[in-house]
Amino acid sequence: MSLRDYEMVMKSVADPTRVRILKLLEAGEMCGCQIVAILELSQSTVSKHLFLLKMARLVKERKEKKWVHYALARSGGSPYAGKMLNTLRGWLNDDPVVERDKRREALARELGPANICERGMTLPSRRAAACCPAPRKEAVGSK
Amino acid sequence: MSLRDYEMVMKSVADPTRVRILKLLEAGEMCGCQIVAILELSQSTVSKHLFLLKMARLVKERKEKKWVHYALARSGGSPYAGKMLNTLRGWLNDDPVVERDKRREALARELGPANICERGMTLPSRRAAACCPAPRKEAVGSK
DNA sequence: GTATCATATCGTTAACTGTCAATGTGAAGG
DNA sequence: CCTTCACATTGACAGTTAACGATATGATAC
Repeated sequence: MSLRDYEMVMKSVADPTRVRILKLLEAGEMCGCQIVAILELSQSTVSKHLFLLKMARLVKERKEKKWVHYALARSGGSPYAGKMLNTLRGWLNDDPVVERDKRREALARELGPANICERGMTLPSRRAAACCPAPRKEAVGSK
Repeated sequence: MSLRDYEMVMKSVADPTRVRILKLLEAGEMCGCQIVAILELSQSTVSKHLFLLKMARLVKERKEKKWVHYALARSGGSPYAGKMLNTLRGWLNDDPVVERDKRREALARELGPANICERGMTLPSRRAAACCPAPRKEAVGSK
């Protein structure tokens, strides 16, 4: 809880990619492969960011089966981390990038880690999901 | 109030030198030469940091005579800036560097801009001030 | 006007940071 | 035991950033 802690936390939340990750985790824990799929960054890049977030005690990890699940360090982190996590909840929710991530996140949560890893840490290109059934161009009244 | 604003504010407060400046300004406005004298950084370096702080709307400036006085943008700044300024007030107050700066700040405020500029933007080396009168090595009982 | 002086800007250098591809690691599953 | 697979680590490269000295700017004071 010195200037060192302070700096780690603030540098963490000052980086756009790390904020995107934090905003994803606001909806609950998530495994590494899901984050890679949503952000569309290389696995090594995401891994490094997660490492820095752990160092700053903004996120914590939980290993289960062959996945590592990351979650916000809602408590038990440094005072700086806790305060910033709370503050962030109210910020950037209408940012275009964050909104897009949230949309992809919904998809990723439906699929679950297993399916996403099978696909090589990617999400289905688009439309999919259960909300928009059969958006096809074919005859509409044919039922 | 987009991610651009957010990033400017957060990157500003994540930098140690800029935090030191913000902590100085918590006690009230201060001119550029005083900040240079306290931080013991080059004038150009301090000027650049002040520029970035202005861009992030964390500080505002007021010109008077031949000096520019900088102050926290307590209100009217971005929501991010306002929130972080408030939060910072409670943080880092026991940090060694910040404490040292505060001590030098007291000295700088006593002297005022004019005296500091005459000295080439430096503070008297030490002891000075009114708290420790005549710390000389000469005969003590000579009066 | 001209000089002076506080601050701003420029140009350079060194250090840091984010990204990726490639490779390492360690545990689960065969 | 040997694979496989999710994640971690390494090394290289590009872009960014903080620091400085030198110089420009622009307002005040003569």
